[in-house]
Amino acid sequence: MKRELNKKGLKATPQRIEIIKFLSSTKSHPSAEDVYKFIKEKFPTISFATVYNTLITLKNTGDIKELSIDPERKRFDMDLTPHDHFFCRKCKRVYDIYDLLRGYKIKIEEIDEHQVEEISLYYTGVCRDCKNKIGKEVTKI
Amino acid sequence: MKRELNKKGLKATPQRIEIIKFLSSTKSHPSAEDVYKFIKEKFPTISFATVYNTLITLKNTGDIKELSIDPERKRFDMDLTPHDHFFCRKCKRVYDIYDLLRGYKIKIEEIDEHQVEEISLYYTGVCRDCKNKIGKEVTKI
DNA sequence: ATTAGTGCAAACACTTTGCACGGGT
DNA sequence: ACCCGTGCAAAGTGTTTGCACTAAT
Repeated sequence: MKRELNKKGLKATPQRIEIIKFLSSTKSHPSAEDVYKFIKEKFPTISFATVYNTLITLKNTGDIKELSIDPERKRFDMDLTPHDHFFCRKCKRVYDIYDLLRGYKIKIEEIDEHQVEEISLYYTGVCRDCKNKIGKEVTKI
Repeated sequence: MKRELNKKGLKATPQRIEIIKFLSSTKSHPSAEDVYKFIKEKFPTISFATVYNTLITLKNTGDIKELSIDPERKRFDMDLTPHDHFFCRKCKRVYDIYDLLRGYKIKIEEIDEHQVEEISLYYTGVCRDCKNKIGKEVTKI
């Protein structure tokens, strides 16, 4: 990990390493705040600015992606394999989606003369967990 | 227009009518601030809260859609025909995109057991206008 | 008359920045 | 030794709310 960072001209600070470890281990698509809270557990002196700066840096190196699926905050994803996302408007969780459409989309480099750099397919609704919870609540009445 | 509003139990205030007129006449996918600035021209006493409240109301009645394609702010679209969007990261303009993928997407009501309510396909990159501008700037060097 | 909607201002929440200190190279 | 990165705090930006007044039904 130190090697990869240095190769890109970045310093391998313990804070950065922790952040990268966390991001590559989770599938929760955390917000900056989420990352901050998690790292602060094992690294109580870390500041939000450091987390924020690191996220920007990693975004610029292309090591993480910023998702705008959550209308309330930016979410981050270190899984760079082509996939889409489902956002639950109840619990705010973001799920990975692997589906057939991806095959069509990745070919597009230009549309209506616009230069396409990225394509995001976002599904929004109620996730399987929340769907079930709602069902249980209703039967309680 | 008054009739449609009343039918939904909404009062047809002049402010609302102006906002709806503007939204249905533009393809610019304005932000709340954009709407406010535009309406304020002809309606100097209008407050931002009124614009904001109206946008929420229209979103709840399903008359407008909230786009999360612009990472910096929410954008609104009154064009309810099925279509997608392209976001230019240079000029921040949002363009409508009508393409083939739409046909596949609109059939999906459930994915991975999640209940899908909406599908958004967002393209991001540099639009045709900005692409050309950049080209001109480069040749000036 | 009733009740929703407006306008003003303040509060929020998330994001971004400036700067002095400290640690990685 | 150099300079990037950290930590702290403050500022910025867009979003949301409370409340008294006004207007639409």
